[in-house]
Amino acid sequence: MPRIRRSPEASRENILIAAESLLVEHGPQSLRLADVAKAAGVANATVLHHFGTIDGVQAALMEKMIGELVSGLLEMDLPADPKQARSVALTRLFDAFENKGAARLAAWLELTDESRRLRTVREAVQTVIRQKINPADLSQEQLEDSILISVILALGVGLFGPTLGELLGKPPERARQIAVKLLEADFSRS
Amino acid sequence: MPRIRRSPEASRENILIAAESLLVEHGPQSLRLADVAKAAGVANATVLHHFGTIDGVQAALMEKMIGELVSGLLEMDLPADPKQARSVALTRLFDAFENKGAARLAAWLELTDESRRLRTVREAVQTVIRQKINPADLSQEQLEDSILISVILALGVGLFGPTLGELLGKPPERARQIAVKLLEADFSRS
DNA sequence: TTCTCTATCGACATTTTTGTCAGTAACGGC
DNA sequence: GCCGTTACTGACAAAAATGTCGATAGAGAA
Repeated sequence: MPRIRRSPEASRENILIAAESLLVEHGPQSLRLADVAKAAGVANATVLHHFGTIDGVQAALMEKMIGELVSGLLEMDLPADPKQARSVALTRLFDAFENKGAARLAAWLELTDESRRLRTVREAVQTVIRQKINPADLSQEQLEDSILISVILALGVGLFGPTLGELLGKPPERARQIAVKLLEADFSRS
Repeated sequence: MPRIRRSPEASRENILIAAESLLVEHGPQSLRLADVAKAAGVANATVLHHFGTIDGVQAALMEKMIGELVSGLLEMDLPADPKQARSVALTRLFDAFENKGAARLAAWLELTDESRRLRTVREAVQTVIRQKINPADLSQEQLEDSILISVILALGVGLFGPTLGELLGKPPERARQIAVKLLEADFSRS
């Protein structure tokens, strides 16, 4: 069969995409060299050629997923009307964490002592809340508390929402709806 | 050196305790046969004698941790005064998830497609909320929503609270305090 | 076309991890 | 004390996972 030859960038991307779907579908334990290579449709040696070691693949995958999550947060476009913007922004915030990958990524980082990498995510949320939700009626302390609880809730919903919802016989998006309502109430109290 | 001979139950317990601390301190990846055996102070073969395979150890550990989490939830004793009980119960709920192990366990289950095991945890929380917090003023639907969001928030705080709090320069218990306040407001709204 | 560069690969070597087994030793029962 | 049971172990075997290396084959440049 003819050999596919990609640019280094395209090849790395191809491998990382395969690795990501493995991570999301089967968990971090599934990020084994042979599995990643097979999923990417290349030889083991090809993976190592681009990333050095299997740990290099994992580190690069963390970088990539965090980067995409952060830019997704920062680039969300919102209605001009400030009143609508707050509600829409909160929904979008949860949407960003709702794709199975993002919250699983965060859990993976936490379980592997890589949680310091969450800093950039937290900063992105901070930016979104400051600029888009713009709660001028909150004190600095209240604002920080709201940011903290927003991230935690978003991550919790993304990671556990579908599962726990199902255990209670609820549709998978139910948890997000409740969480958004809860935060809206929190941001409005003053 | 003299060989230590325990009852099968004591020996299993000894090994599982060692495995649990490995899980909590270094993540699921650290649950390797040699590491578990070393931490427990026994030979590899001894671990296998009691659990068959290393997967058997992991499964038994899940059982044990879930069991302890559930019984901890069910056995919490609360003040008789119903008004105090609600607030205290919510605090205790978060305490139960705050020891690093419980929330990490849940994340581990989620990442390894073992999340159906969370059913018993969810049921325990359900019981606590029904019996101890007893929100007679809420409809069935509202009650279920509150249970759902309580578990998610508790898990999120247990897993991400300390890390994210630190990233914001807050003390590690801050996230729990905010979360409790948020839920109290939710349970009180009517 | 011919050349150079290097992404790709199969085969192999190394390391890590898991599992097997026969023998040893602690404990309870007699 | 003797004996049977079995928890325990070290040494070894097997399997799985990672990593190395020389050869090959696409793709663009000259």
